[in-house]
Amino acid sequence: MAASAPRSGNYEQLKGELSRLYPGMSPQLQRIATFALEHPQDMALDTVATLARGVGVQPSAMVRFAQALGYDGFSELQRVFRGRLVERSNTYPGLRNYRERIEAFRAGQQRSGPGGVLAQFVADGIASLEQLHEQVAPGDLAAAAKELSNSKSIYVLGHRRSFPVAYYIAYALNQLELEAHLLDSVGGMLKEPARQIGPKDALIVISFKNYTPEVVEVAQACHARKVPVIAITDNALSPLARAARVCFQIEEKTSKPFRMLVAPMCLAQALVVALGEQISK
Amino acid sequence: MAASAPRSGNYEQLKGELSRLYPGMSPQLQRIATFALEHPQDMALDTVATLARGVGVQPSAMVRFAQALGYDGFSELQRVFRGRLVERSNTYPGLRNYRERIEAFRAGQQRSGPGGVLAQFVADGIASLEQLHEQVAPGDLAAAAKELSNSKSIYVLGHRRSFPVAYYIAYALNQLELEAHLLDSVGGMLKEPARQIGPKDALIVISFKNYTPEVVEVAQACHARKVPVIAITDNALSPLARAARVCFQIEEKTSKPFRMLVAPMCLAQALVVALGEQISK
DNA sequence: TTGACTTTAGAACAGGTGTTCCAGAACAAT
DNA sequence: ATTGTTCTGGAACACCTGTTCTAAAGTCAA
Repeated sequence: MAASAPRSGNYEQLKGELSRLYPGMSPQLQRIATFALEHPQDMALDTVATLARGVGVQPSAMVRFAQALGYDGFSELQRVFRGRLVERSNTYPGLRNYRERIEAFRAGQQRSGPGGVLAQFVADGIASLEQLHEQVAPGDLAAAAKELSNSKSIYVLGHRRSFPVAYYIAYALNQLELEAHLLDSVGGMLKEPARQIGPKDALIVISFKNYTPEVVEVAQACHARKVPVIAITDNALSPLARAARVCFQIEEKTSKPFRMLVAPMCLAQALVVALGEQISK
Repeated sequence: MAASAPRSGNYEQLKGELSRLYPGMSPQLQRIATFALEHPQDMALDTVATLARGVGVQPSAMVRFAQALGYDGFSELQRVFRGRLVERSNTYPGLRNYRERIEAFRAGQQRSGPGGVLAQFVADGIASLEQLHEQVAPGDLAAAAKELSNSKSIYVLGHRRSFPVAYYIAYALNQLELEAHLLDSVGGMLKEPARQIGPKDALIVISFKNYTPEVVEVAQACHARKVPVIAITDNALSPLARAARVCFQIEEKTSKPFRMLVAPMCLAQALVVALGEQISK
């Protein structure tokens, strides 16, 4: 077999090569090819032995298959299938063209100019929002809205960079004519008002690392007192995660040295609206 | 280590267990936990040795980590991460095409459950950011940064829904060790401190319609006194536009009955960073 | 300090990995 | 039929896998 060596780096190319080479392949290799395209996930994760059993061939045949496609061995071929898996897991078809556009845009722009700063923030913000959508389980928003709709008053707590988010939530809830209180610590008073929060109320708490200790303390204290706590934080390992009934985790993959507020703010607005809808029915 | 054996079958459960067990873990295990949540894909595909190198521990530590979570060994834990990967890859969670969602929302306000709320906000947020990028002239950010870098103190003013943006700017400027003052009107005092702002200072003012009268007044007064004013508002007809040296206009195309804060927040962060870069050279 | 205990590093191990190799089967052409 | 070539099965191999085990280091209380 001549089998010119293309060695496609990604799955799409691989499919192309495969369909090109397929007619010239031996029956066995054709069977493997069919299997590979029908079970790309297995190809990504299983071992050669397992796959060979699945196709009904010897492991060596799998290696030959990979080599027929120009790869050194099966492992190298498998890398392509794995690549497909990870790419699919963090890219949505509807948003893909955005990414590409942003990437292209970034590439074209010089990075340091002040015009580039905004472009970068826009790009990061979009990425941030995409990730928000990936990370938040659909039921969480509903669960949070339900908790909140059952509560007498809603308290909102967030300090430092999380304060804008907290403020906005309190503000918007008031616009909905709900009884919402912002726990600012004006005049150094935080814990005193926090102690009035009871099991019939609810607490929305926002904090990212490094988690402001006072905020965490209040959240934990409330949780211990059976107050429903809705948390917005970054991580499952956040101390807030343990102290919350519903916990939104907004991980940040940006390269920036500081946190983007775009995603938390967006979530906050969605939460308020979800609550509004919950109540109006 | 007690470490009751939960042995979560899926990634969500695993995250829960992890956050529960985290506080009781040894420092090394905590590091591994952090790494695992930050690199779930690597956890799914790499070998123990590779991952261990990534975290900076011995392979045995990875195994201990898995066992601490109740699994027999690392392989069993890895299966959970792999499960997540394949699940994500073949169920595109909602949001097939976000444009469709926007259209649907605009046209027939077909509400599609609380999960849909978030998807819509994400979609609107992305649209919002894209528009931000189109609307802001490249030079404006530079111009604003330059004005600000020449000023003695920076005052920031924004009320109601614009307050989060104002607060954030003041907060971030303080982090840059600049002299920034937030003009909140705690205790009903707004105009008094505002009167101290002089031509060598600068004012950043944020307001969308309907423009809070007090805010507009302060901005106009400052402008009349030759204070450099940087405005963030919604369109060219805004009263702030006339009272500003640099004016960012963030029009909103959304059909939502209220304003999205995603774009202004993003602009605010970009502005701060642009200023930071301006100063450091 | 001492002593009990936990945490960590690293070597050792058994089993499984991907790969190679070669003899024989299948096939096509003469 | 026979030859030349391709294809397939299966054993053999070197290596790397995940795991276990032990001893050293670290931690904390008294």
